[in-house]
Amino acid sequence: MPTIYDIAKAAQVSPKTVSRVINSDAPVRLETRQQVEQAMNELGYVPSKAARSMRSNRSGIVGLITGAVSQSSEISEPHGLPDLFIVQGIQRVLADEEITLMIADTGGLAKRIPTLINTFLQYRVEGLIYVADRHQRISLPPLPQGQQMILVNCFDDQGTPAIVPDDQKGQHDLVLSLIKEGHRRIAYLCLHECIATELRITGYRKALDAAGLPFDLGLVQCGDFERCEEEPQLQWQIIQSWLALPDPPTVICCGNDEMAMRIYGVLRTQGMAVPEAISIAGYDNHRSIAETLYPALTTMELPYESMGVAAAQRLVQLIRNEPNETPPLQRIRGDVFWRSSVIARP
Amino acid sequence: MPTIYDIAKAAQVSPKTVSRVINSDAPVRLETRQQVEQAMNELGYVPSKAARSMRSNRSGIVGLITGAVSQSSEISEPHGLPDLFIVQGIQRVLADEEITLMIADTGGLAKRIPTLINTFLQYRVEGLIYVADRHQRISLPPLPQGQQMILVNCFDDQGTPAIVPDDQKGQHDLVLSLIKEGHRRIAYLCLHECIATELRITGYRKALDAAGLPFDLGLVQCGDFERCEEEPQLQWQIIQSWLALPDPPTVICCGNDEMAMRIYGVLRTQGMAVPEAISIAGYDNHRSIAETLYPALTTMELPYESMGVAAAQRLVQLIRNEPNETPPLQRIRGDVFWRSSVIARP
DNA sequence: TCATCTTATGACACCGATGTCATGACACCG
DNA sequence: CGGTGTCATGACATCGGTGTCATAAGATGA
Repeated sequence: MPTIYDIAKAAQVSPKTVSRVINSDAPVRLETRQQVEQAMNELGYVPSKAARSMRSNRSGIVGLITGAVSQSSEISEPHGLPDLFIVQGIQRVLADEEITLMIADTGGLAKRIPTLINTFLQYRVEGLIYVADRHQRISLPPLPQGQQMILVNCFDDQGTPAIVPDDQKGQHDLVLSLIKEGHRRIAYLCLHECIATELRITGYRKALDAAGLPFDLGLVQCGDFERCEEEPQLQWQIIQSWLALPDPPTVICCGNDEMAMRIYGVLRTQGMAVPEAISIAGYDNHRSIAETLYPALTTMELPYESMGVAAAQRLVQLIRNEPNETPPLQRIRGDVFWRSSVIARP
Repeated sequence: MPTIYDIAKAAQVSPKTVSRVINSDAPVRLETRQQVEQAMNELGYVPSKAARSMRSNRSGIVGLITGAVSQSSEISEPHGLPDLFIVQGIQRVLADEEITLMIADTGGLAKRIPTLINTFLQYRVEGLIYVADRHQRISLPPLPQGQQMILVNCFDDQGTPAIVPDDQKGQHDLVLSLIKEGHRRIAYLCLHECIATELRITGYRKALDAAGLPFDLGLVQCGDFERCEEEPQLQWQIIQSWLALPDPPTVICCGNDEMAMRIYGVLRTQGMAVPEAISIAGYDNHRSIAETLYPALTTMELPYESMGVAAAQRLVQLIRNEPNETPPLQRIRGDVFWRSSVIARP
């Protein structure tokens, strides 16, 4: 692989002049420039980032730590929307900024994180992004002085800048949409206990309050049985108990789109049609499920891509030392995606 | 960030001795080593990959080009199994080899590939991996002399080492399993015309041949209507025509698990139970669908993770200049995943 | 006409590691 | 006891670029 010295010799100029042509950071005579460019083309010159970043002290690399890549392989946890979509958003912003993204994977093992961070530090990354697989509180080992970091889909106690989904507003908006379509009795088959669930139940409740509807504790049940064999039966028992009420729900909100998909199956087995017999709403807008299900699923978007974009923008600001008014914890809102699994009620 | 010179000064040794401690490539007196290690800990030393790789001419980086990360964002093509699983397998192997993986994304635009390759060359990657989103023939721009590359899920005319799924064997094995369970009339609702479809139909046919069953052209239909609105109706027409046959199929093989999921919906709408009324099989073993569907889906694995592993191992061999007997095109086999969407026939 | 400024270029050191070679201190052996 | 080999360490050059400063040629102005 040729170096600027080779180019310099071929173009009969000094290495420094070649450098100037590459970076256009000082005037170069047109004729000289052309000679250099010709030499570069002929020899197939590719600058060495290693040499460059060593001298200029700027690597142009941002490191990203996630479990996304290996998430659903061996550990068969209930997998919601793949956090890969977050990476998408990040990637898009950083590509525009000419920053290279290095992705490391925990493989689901938190203890690997320090090693991964160390690898990134060896490359002198200009910033770090930690992406969690679900909205949670975390605690990461301390970083060297001056090392920038952004948390995505999680937050810590140290006030590290963090981007999280606005779960409360999300469920709130979804329920409000259902109410607008005439639903008055809205059941909620939520996920297991976690931060998202807590926030979403609050949102659910506030939406009912705002519409002057009573909050019926019985209509909120955990429908997440970790995919055990009896899950369909257990879920059906809950739904059956709701249907037996004097004033049964007309729509069921599910904790995520995957759960909604399974509920479709349960209802079908029992001969109930969606949405004619009962409407179903999901959460996540996991498109490969929501759009593929038949009928297509009405759901609340978990704005992973927007979160990624926000995180990358924020990090770029930090790297550039731009002033920044945003509070440490930034909540990102999603939209309701209205599809055919919910029908309007008179 | 401290350098070996800082460490050397603190430990009162020469920089070269510090280097020896770091790399343990020459004997160092225990006492000296401890002094150096103490200095490194106190100052928080992290070696610079840039400097190291410049001197040693080995970057320790492999570049991967894919559309995986952004694939399903704007371009809403029929999305099968996410090629991310390939990346998983690659990542796992490379992590063990202490090689850092750099991932670049085409965002679905092939014309970005040369730019991405150039970025990788700037980092002096030791190898390149190109991952396609579906089994296809491709043609990439030429690389500099001596630059190693592996193709995954695709192949070219230049004999570049390539790893592809064994689609023919896959469909063959799936159909053979169905036959073993007593099915004699096996319908195949395949994907649109492509390399995978062609190979799979061959496999389907050979399995029938091997079992001495007749090949009925009418039982093979394209069921992929690109998610247009009329898709369910069109699919139902095909199924209906099969059911009207004097000897109707007892099982339908679908082109992929997503199609199977939609067929579940179509059948449900028509009041047909899976698997009691008719059995369904998928392809891909897209676990977040196959395991979540109710009843869980019998399907043929598209061995993306194994392909990733094979690709990475092959590349490591090439990088290490190890002798290699494998033919350029390597076909990877998957397993049948037997779940409850297919019942045995007497 | 000479001082001053701008343009275009080169010489040289330096970023942070490692490869090569030299050297001093011992141990071992005949 | 001197020659040889091993151990432990340091001096110095080098990888491929860029930052700093110097300098020659030509333009500008008083």
